[in-house]
Amino acid sequence: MSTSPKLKLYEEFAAIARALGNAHRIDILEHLGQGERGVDALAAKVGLSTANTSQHLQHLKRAGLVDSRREGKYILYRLKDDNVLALLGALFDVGEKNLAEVDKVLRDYFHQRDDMEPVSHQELLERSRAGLVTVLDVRPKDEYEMEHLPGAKNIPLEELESRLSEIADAQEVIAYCRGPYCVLSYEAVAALRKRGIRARRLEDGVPEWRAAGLPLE
Amino acid sequence: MSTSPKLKLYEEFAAIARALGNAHRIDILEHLGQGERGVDALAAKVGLSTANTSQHLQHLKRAGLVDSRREGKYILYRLKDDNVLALLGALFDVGEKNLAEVDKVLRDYFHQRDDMEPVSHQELLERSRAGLVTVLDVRPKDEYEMEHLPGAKNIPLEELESRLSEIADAQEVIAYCRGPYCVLSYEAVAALRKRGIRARRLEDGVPEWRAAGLPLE
DNA sequence: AGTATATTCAATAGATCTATTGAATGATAT
DNA sequence: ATATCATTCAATAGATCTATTGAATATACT
Repeated sequence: MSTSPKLKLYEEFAAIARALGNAHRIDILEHLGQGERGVDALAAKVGLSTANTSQHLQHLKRAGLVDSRREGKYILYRLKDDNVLALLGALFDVGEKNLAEVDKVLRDYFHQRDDMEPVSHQELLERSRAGLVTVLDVRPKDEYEMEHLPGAKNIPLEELESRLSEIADAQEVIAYCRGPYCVLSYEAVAALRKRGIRARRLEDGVPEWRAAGLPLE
Repeated sequence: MSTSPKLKLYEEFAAIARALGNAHRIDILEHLGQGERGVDALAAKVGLSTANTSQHLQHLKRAGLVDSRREGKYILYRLKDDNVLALLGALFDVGEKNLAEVDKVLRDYFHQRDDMEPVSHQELLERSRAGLVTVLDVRPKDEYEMEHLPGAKNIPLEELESRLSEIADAQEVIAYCRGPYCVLSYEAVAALRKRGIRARRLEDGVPEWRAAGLPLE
């Protein structure tokens, strides 16, 4: 006797969930959220071998989470659609609210660097329009060039100390990076405050901004 | 060298995803969406042994998806919170939009029984208030008794044929059951139409109705 | 045609997951 | 104190997953 149609569907949904059941694959999805990438470039970003990265990408693709296209000898991967982002967001919500270990890591690492409430999309738009803030993208240059928030200045985190003069006059700095759990903007905000510069973090990153229908450059 | 704090977080999120990576556990969550249950009763609902069901529940509990409390010799399990429902919804969205196999099962089984657009919460409220529809809960009696939509009449699917006279005068019947992939309301609507009764399905079930802030009885 | 680069494939070992079975534990009833 | 019911635990076998390694394939360049 074959399984019921409902269980067939649930097995398909379970396969999607299994594709998210590995920390490296979630990391890969975060990077693809910044824009499409080849396997080799992606492997370098996530610190895995190219073969292993390719395996993970196959898994994500079978699960309907990413798509690919060939461009010459490169195979470029990207997030399938915004539903994938929404799914990650829902997963993160459950983790933040229901798992004590998540709470602990957030408190011990993330909130120790920035325990202020992050800035919402709406607040950033208002303050930016009023010329009250400098929007700072602290991702590596190549990610900034793919896509970034309107009017954002790019100073990759590792260059921040040596380029402080470029934002010394800012009234307030709002920093952002790859997404809600990327550490770059936490470190940036901590470093800027150490130098007496008023700084806060945006609540998320480019993919979430785009999914909210907001403009990008 | 320890893993980065971000990967620690991602490993926790991945553990939640793995808990959803099994069709039986998704089924268990659907049943818990109807109300809290003991292990033995749940095992009967999902067609697994009590020991196996208990193992799955431990897994779901560790992942922060369910909670439990003891009542005498019974341990009652329930969904941790609405975020769990939201996560399942997001997972289902990705499956429906991105997986060809899901589309196929929906077309071959579900839509063959009801290819009409399901009724939204809003439409049901309006039509119910205007006295234009009869709301029909086709779940088993015990699930109806735990919680149901206001004004809903309970005729479990297997009793439908013999109790048709109870809804013969209805202008239109809106049937619902456990959730978007429960087959009961699809079968009910197909059977009612066969008898010349105007019938449609609600788009989801009790848990989604509750999560939308709507009243239950 | 030969070489280099990018990517995937296939085999493998070790880790993890799932269902089963029988035992153990806790609560209730007699 | 004993029996019953409900649930969990522990061990096990088989299946699945993950990272690695070396080979194979596809594209671009010379």
